[in-house]
Amino acid sequence: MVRKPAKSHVKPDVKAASTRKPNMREAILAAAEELFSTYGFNAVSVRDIAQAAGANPGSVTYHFKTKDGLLLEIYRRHCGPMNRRRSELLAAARRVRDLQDRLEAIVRAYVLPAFTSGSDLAGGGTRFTRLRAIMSAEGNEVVRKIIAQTFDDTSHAFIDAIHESLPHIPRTDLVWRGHFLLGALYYTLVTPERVSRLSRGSADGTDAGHAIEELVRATVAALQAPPLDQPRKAAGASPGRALT
Amino acid sequence: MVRKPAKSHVKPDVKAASTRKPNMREAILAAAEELFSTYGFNAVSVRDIAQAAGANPGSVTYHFKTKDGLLLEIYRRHCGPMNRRRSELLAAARRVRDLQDRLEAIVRAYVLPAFTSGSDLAGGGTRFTRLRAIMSAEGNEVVRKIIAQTFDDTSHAFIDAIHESLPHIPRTDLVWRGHFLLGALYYTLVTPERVSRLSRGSADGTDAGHAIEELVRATVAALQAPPLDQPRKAAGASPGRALT
DNA sequence: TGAATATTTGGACGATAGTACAAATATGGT
DNA sequence: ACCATATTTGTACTATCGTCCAAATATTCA
Repeated sequence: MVRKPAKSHVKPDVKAASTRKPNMREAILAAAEELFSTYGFNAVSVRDIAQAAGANPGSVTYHFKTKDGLLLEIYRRHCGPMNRRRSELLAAARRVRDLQDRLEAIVRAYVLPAFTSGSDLAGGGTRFTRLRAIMSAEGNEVVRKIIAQTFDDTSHAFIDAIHESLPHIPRTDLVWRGHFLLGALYYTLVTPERVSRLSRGSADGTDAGHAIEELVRATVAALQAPPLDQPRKAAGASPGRALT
Repeated sequence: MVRKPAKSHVKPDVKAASTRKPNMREAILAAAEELFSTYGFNAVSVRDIAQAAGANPGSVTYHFKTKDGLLLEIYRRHCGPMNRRRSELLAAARRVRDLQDRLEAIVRAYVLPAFTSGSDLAGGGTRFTRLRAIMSAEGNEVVRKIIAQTFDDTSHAFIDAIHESLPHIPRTDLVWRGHFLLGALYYTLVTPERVSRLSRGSADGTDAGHAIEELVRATVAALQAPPLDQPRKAAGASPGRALT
């Protein structure tokens, strides 16, 4: 780990946060997830992970062979549950009658699992999404393939669902706006302090629920915006007209 | 550099892309900017930079003392011109009469310099913004201070200007939406291929101008959305009413 | 229990990291 | 041309990297 706020004297508490079973494999996995999602893949060494998990560096190699293998296993653990939950919520959202409510439900179905996805660890979804954000920024080659073949299907399903609710907007624009949504989501999880710093001393800003609501509200409005080939002015942006 | 697509047989052309003067300091700076913004700070070694610039590793130490110092100098080079250009465009945007047009001009004043900021190198703005995106994801400590004391002023100025155009929306919501804008902007520059992959084989997707227009359109709509403490339905989202 | 297996340990390997420094070379003013 | 200075070079230092491996230990099951 290149540089990190002084913490060499604190005990490794990542293991304690887990289920406390003497399952080293799980402890290593949890520690790696926490460290990767905080400092990035390149900045964290295998020895850092081992120490945080209370394990020997050799154990990491034993269980996961390589550092890349460790990262791969983390993704395998989360991608399944997260996409499954997204599919469930998306299916439920599709059944919403009111067009406005349906669009909002679709967006929520995409955002929610990123914060609360199914891991036995507390705050698991947030941590994994933060990890994905960092990995996409670092351009990690190992991850790029998993993303392409795991998340693109999900993304297509959501774009399709949105396109059904907003048929008058070209797919290209919806793809862009979905792209912006993902960027906003990532950035929100990567820099949790920035919002509270720009706001004038309001709440602590770490309220995930509030962040989700703000993100959903903004995204729904962005999706409903008139496409680029239409003039912005007049009543074009009014959902009342746009969704008729 | 940890892992990178095979390129060891190609000559270092970063220097050739610069002004070709035998100014090693500039060549090193350009090479570092290119490599950092592509692979991240931790993944690039001083030796990588030196080789790409056609210089000796010792020269890097001579000119910039440390690796952090090199990163710092890159920021010093760009922050000034970029924020100056933003201030100019913001001042011009404030003078726009029509409230709708003014809001769009303000957003454009924020986004444009991120793509075209003043560097003598071609495509300079895009590269530096990509660098900022990666740095914010990696949580680099050296950069965090610069960001806080350099960009927060600019951010406040823009939030204020937006608040003047949308006085009925609480500042907190506008801060969130500006935050989302920055995240969308970063993510767009970090993953330039993703949009074209999700679109169905349309244009090449690397058209910066189109990306800007999509981003501005979506952001303006998001900013105009009714705040969280108001119901979303009815005519609340209509700009015609909202801006009255 | 005892043997087979699974896991953990501690140390080692070569590679590469950031940085330092003396010697070599280029540069510019007089 | 000469000297003072600026820059480049080559090398070396220590630290840490990912990975490997044999020995020690823990676990499992007949």
